[in-house]
Amino acid sequence: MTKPLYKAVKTTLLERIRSGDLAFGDPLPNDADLAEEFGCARLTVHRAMRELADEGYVERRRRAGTRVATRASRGVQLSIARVDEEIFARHAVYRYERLLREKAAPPAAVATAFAFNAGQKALHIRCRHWADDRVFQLEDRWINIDAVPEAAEKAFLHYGPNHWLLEHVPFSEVRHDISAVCANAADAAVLEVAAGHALLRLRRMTMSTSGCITVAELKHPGELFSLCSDPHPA
Amino acid sequence: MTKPLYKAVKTTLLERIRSGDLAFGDPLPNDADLAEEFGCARLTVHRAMRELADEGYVERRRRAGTRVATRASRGVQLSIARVDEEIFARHAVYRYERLLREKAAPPAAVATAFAFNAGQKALHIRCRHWADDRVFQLEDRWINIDAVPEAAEKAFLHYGPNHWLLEHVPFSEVRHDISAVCANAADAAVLEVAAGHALLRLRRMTMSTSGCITVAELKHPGELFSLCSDPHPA
DNA sequence: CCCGGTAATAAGTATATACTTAATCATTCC
DNA sequence: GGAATGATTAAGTATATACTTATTACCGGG
Repeated sequence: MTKPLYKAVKTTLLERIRSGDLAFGDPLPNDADLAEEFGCARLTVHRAMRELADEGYVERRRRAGTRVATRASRGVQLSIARVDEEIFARHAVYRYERLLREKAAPPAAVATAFAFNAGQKALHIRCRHWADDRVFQLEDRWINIDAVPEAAEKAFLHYGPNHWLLEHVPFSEVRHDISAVCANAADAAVLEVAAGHALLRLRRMTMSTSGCITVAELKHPGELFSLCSDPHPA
Repeated sequence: MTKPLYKAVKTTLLERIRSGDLAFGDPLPNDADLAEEFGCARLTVHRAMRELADEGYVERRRRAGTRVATRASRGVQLSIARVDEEIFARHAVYRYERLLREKAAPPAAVATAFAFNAGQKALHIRCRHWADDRVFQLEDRWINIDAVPEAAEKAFLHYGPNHWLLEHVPFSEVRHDISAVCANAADAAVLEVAAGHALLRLRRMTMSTSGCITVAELKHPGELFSLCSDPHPA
């Protein structure tokens, strides 16, 4: 159960950075010297340093050495979990409810994403995700049944399309777009809030090598939503 | 300029996953066999596999081998860049404008985060970030001048506190909280939108080893905001 | 004085080797 | 039959060694 050596090296270096002992832009000793200091092989230090660099704490350049990254360069990472997991994490009871399932011609924006011809149909699902007795998320999804023909048979009555898609369809890239909108009358009714209430809207587009697979619009009542952090797995 | 071997291994494995050739949950050959297949050392394969595991594409367990991760387990990562960089990335002109600077007792929520006594004062900054001729972000920030005494002297007239803090204060953790709210009269005026307009609100709390350093509330007009992705740096 | 070649340097990659640790499978014994 | 035990396997870690490559610093010639 002893901690790996490279991790120990990593955390002591990280502590020197976090404590301000090493300020932004300061150079660190080179790999070889650190290896001597810690009494280990250069590769061991190298691995610690590489991970620190991957995580954005330091910047490395050949010949120039390693220096503490100016914080500007590191973007804060936040992760979006799956809906039901997110709700579970809040110690709330998750419930899924399908509102609509149809095969229809998608709106222009979606049709374009799918590279559809006029009138070509896709699978359209609308559903609600509940956390305890409140609506947590309203999902409006279009699935490209040309790209994923198996989806056409699914009812998505007892579990969400997200769930199934994640486990059955390989994908390569996801694009997100976050914005805030006011609830129109229809949304307000379904989400059980007043019209005009601020909603957090997440648009998600999932691609595979063969093109766009699915497009989803997820709306949350403004109040409740994700708190995230920038953890360092020490 | 030739691609490192371990990266080549990594991408060909990734292609097998993405193409659906290897489905979710499928086992991959063990390190030794793959090493033979690719005609390289086990460590080289090991590194490729470790990175794939770090990035969430596969799951590894001792003795049990490596299998393709069920997508459920990987959270989508999105990164929040610095305001001015974000604006720059949009090819817009960035402008900073300070609206207020005072030393005052912070509201209860902030005072609690700072572990302040009643009446203890903090530095309060309100400012706007412009993208071309539109207000991109309204920032309302409290800085714990007990934790960061140097900040007390700064005017933050020509550049934002974010900028300075990032470069001068070591920190260990950032907590975020995203929500949507309707613009009240004051916000609407400053952001140059109609009252009731949906705003994207980001609350950010920055901690160091010695406690909470700063708390910021960042508001965006609903329309414009970050598009993010889940890239794989092949 | 600047320009460009070159040497020195530090990070990066690759390999062989050896040992550790966790997990699973199969066997044995009660 | 079922639990304890031990063997086996595959990932994980650590080290020495060697070679590659990008970049800087220096130095000499035009």
